[in-house]
Amino acid sequence: MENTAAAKKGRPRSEKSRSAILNATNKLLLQTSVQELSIEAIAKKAKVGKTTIYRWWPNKTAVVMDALAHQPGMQTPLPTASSHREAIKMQLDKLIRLLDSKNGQTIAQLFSEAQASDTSLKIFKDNLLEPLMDAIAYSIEEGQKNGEFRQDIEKEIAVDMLCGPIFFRLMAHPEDLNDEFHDTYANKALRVLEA
Amino acid sequence: MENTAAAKKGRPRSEKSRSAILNATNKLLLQTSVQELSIEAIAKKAKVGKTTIYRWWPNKTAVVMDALAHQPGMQTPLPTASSHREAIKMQLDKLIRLLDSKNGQTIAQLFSEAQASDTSLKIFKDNLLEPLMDAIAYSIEEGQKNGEFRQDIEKEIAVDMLCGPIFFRLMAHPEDLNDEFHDTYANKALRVLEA
DNA sequence: ATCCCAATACGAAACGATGAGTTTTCTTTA
DNA sequence: TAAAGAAAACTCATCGTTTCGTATTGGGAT
Repeated sequence: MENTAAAKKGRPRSEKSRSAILNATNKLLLQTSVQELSIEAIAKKAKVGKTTIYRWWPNKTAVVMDALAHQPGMQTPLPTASSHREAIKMQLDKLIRLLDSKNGQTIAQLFSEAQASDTSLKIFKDNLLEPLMDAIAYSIEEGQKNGEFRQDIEKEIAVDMLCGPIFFRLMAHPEDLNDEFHDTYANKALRVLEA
Repeated sequence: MENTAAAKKGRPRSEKSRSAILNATNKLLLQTSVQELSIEAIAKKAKVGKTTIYRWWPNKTAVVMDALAHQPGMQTPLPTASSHREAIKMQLDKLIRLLDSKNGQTIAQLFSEAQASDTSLKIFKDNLLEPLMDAIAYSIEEGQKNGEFRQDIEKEIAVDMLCGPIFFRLMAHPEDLNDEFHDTYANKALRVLEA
């Protein structure tokens, strides 16, 4: 989500309001699902007008995605990996950690919102799904090129087979996103790519 | 979803109303998402009172689940399989066919509703997820017992790794639930269980 | 440098629309 | 008599939009 803060005639947008909105959203998300969260509640907690929120963001999903990204630590890049297998493993471990955090349910709920609205789907894909899938797909492709991985599986299916089970567990039985799953999943899943 | 049509004093429940509600729901689902579908619209189309719907079902998810199950062909049992691998393959193929049908989006949307409401989650689990997962888990377990499958993977993770990618594709990039996926997925996924 | 105007953003309130789930009322069915 | 039916009304909440008065800028004129 970007704001084009071009140097135009007129009152500039208030970073204070924006920050208040994102912080209020994060606070409300600690006790409210995405579906139950209302723009009215965010506006009230942030002490801003609803029009201000709608001026900056197209819908609730967009606000929540920005609020998530605004949390400290959410933009931490991964270290450089020694192999493509290692790179994928780090991506999967990072995903599991994220989904097993206080943000896990929120992300499940955002994925759900994406099923109901094309606008929300695009936002969720642009901000979370596609960066993840593209990074993994790249590692798969390079690993297949250099002989690290088997060649007889398309990278698209492989991405589904690496990421799908994590999201499925998140949505179907989230209580099983636990330490054991953390410790074991990535290695088991990577068998899909190995001879 | 059951109705206890016990022989009680008073007016019996009308199978005609129930059927009208389920048919109306199915018709509306052809052009409306679960999220956009309203109880008011169902009541209007079925020419029943809202109270009648709420008398039979706790919420919209429950009505939709029943409407799906009410469609002809939805309760078709699978034939007996020659091996546990074959049984799992048939379950996965059936799931892919279901999710690549006109009901696929509805099921994605129901799964989404389940993230927002414990009542809806229970309904979705009872009616779709758990029967599927239990059937596959049973075949895995038996296949591990008789040596058909490798033993070093817990059946719960294996179920996630077999079902998860299908649901993930349904929700993340449904346009790729296509013939090629139909033809190839189950065999690739079953490698997880093979030596 | 100062002032003024136009443009944009702000918060607050109001608006019309919609639908949830519940209650009420009268009729129907055993 | 009891339970279910349809229809209408009810209260409440929220959506996204509109309206309004105030605030804050940039740019031009003086």
